[in-house]
Amino acid sequence: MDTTTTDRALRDAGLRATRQRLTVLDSLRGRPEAVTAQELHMQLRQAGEPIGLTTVYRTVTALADAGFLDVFNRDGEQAFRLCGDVHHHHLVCETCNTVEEIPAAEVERWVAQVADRHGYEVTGHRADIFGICSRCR
Amino acid sequence: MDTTTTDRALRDAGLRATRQRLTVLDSLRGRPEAVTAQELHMQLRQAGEPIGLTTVYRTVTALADAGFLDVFNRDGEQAFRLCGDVHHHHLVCETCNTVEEIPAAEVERWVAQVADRHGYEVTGHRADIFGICSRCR
DNA sequence: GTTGTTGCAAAGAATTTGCAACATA
DNA sequence: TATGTTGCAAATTCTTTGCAACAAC
Repeated sequence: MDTTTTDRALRDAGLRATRQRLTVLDSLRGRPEAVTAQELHMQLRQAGEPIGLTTVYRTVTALADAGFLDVFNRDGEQAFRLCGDVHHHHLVCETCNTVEEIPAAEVERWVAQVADRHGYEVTGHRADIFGICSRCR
Repeated sequence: MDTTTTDRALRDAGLRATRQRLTVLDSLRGRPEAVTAQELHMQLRQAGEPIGLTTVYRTVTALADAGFLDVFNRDGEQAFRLCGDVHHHHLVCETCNTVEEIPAAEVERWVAQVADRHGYEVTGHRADIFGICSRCR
């Protein structure tokens, strides 16, 4: 894996490149599904990585704040997933928790239009589609 | 207020029309902002309504399941709001928590299209816009 | 009368915080 | 070396459950 790039990205975000953070990022890399802090901690521990639950919480929060992770909500629990750096929307499989990123100019246009019509200053938006993916059907 | 209609609606949903449920529905009626179970409980108590926190939790959950309430997420906390019975989307003010319902045929079309393209069977979707309303700006 | 509902107290689960030891830059 | 980070244990906060009294139908 590309440790150098990751290192760099972390420092650019004002975060030190600690073993724990690199481990978390590495574990998240290439995974299509969103995971909770608890799940991630358990998996890392089982994989022999020494890392505290507190650290996992702090790490995913910091990474999400820095824009590395998308945050989803699974029955009131936060689930995280590595995300692209350009704005996008999601197609979430409710069976396997896999998330596909989908760009959506249509939605952006709709957002601007509606906000304008109602006199809102937009701070953000989300448009997610939930369903069952072809593999799970 | 229209107690008869409310009574009827509850029974149609298979729920008994108890004083507590009517109180919660009445309190929610006409409120533009989403409230958490804790907030609702506190407010009702302060208004002199005898109702337990447990009951408020059970009530909003039941009402949401029955489709009377929309559920929002405020930092991992669930917030509820009375909602219309046809599908719609939301324009949420992050300052005063006010929620405006907005119908959106454009979004429905987009959802169907994307899901189809990816081989998903749609089970749901949400498209919410966050911002600062004109009054709060 | 039967069955669903309430509410308290207690349990449970997710997440945060204090703080001393430690690692990174 | 200076400062950000870690991790444990404890504390917080949101939410759910057990169960006996109670209210709706």
